[in-house]
Amino acid sequence: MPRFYITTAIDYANGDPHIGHALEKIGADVIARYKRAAGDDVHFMIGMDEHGQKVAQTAAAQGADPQSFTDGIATRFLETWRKLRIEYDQFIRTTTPHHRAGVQALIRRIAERNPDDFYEQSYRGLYCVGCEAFKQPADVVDGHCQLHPTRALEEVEERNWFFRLSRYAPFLRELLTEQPQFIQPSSRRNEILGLLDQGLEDVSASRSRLSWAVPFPLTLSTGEEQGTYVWFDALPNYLTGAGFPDGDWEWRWPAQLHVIGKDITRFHAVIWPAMLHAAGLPLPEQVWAHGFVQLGGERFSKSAGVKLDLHEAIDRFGADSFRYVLLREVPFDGDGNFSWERFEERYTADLANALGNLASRAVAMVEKYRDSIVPAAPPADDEPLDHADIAAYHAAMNGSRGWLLHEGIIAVSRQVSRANEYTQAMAPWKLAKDSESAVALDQVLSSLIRRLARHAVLLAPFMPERSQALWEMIGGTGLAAAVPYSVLDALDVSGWVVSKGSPLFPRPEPAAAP
RNA sequence: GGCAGGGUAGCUCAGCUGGUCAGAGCGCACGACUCAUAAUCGUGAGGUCGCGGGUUCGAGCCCCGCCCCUGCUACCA
Repeated sequence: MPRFYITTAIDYANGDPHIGHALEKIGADVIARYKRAAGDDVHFMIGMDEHGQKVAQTAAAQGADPQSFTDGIATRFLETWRKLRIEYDQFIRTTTPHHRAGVQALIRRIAERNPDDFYEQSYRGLYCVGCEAFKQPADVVDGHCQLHPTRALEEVEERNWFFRLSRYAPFLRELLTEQPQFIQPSSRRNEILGLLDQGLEDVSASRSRLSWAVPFPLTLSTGEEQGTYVWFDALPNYLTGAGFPDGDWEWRWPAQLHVIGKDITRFHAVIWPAMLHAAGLPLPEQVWAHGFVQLGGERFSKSAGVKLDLHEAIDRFGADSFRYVLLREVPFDGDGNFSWERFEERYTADLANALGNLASRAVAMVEKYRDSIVPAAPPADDEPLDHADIAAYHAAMNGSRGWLLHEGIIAVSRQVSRANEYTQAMAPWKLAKDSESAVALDQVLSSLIRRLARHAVLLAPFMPERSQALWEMIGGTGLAAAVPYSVLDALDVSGWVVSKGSPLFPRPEPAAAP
């Protein structure tokens, strides 16, 4: 059984989850569910990045200690993921003792294998006391930090541990050249290649004044002990999550897929593989950078006030509908737009009118014309077209051409449309009026239920709960998500007992007049 | 500034190595049907394929110039 270890980025614990976090988790969850259904031994890990000065400050501003503050944030993330039906196998937090020990073990391992990779150097920069952080020239306006215009910036020099990233440029170039799938989509890979063309600079591995961090395991020549800087703390979560350095972590590692946002591509495609290579550890098989959700045509931004309440969106039509619409509107290899209007249009057209009504009319006819029992009959003439779309679905979902989840949805949509066209063309309500057409009617009803069964199975990764409801409505037993894809082309639904119940996807209430 | 990717019907976008490539879905209008969640099915609407040149028998698709948008251009997770 192939192992499939999939991760998302760990989320920074200085604020509540928003729709951007949700896109990534939902996408990864769909991939994980698909791989489980395909028979892989899936391990799906998500988590929280909880160290750093920003967290410490936010906690302090609320009069809390960092740990209890991040405990609260983690609780709210977990609550959100539960609500969104994110079926993770592991939730990692960087403040746990095992992760902290793992980070230190990784750093020591690099220092042992490549003693020159960590070196001491002075770092000079403009330090903002308000932010408790160094500022880059681009962040400085009129000699002040943008966030603290009344405070003076101080020229500060400190001694840090640096990681010799620059020496891994040839290794990285070879990696991206010989294994182009390592970082995808290709637009992101091109950016990294461009970055390598510019030459790599070494990066900080430790920082002074970093109170809320993993203690850096090497002591400076001055005797000072520092905190581990973000790259060496956060990125290794994928490795420590597999168990490193204890036990049989090598059984899980390397990961097959890191799903991340395009804003952190560089860290995953440059620093992370360099770190692993320096430590003599296997590299993950692929990093996939998804795009961003634009809201109403504008980039998501708290400061600009452009946001959409995540829980309100989930509650609008339910978690499954939100998952479906979000992944349908935002291509998983790029940016996409999302708005309330768009949400409602897509929900109404795809789910309520097309799929929901198809199920409703098909089940109603089986109840009315055949006492709720699905008759046995050979497939309809146009069902082979569905098989072609099922193949297209798998091609989009299995990662062979990238993780084009939106194309998976579209491939199912085509099947749903075809089923509605078929219904209209065959007019089973007319066949029902003529007893001589009994065989033809059997075939139509059987075909419709068989198609719906396929829709339920194929949509299960996207809409686990509603797909199951559809499955049970048409008389399926067990779990739709557990049906092997290999039997889909020849599914036998004869004898299934349908039961209509309430609408799968109720049409939206007419907007209340203001 | 440099590098990369884009600008195609109201909206979201397909259009591979140039010759049914002027398309799909949604929205809209009209018609059909009545099994169904007033859902569905059919038909139509006529968009200078960013602008200006050029190559070619023929160009959204190739070349040149210009305009506009987006991403990257390293210590923010």
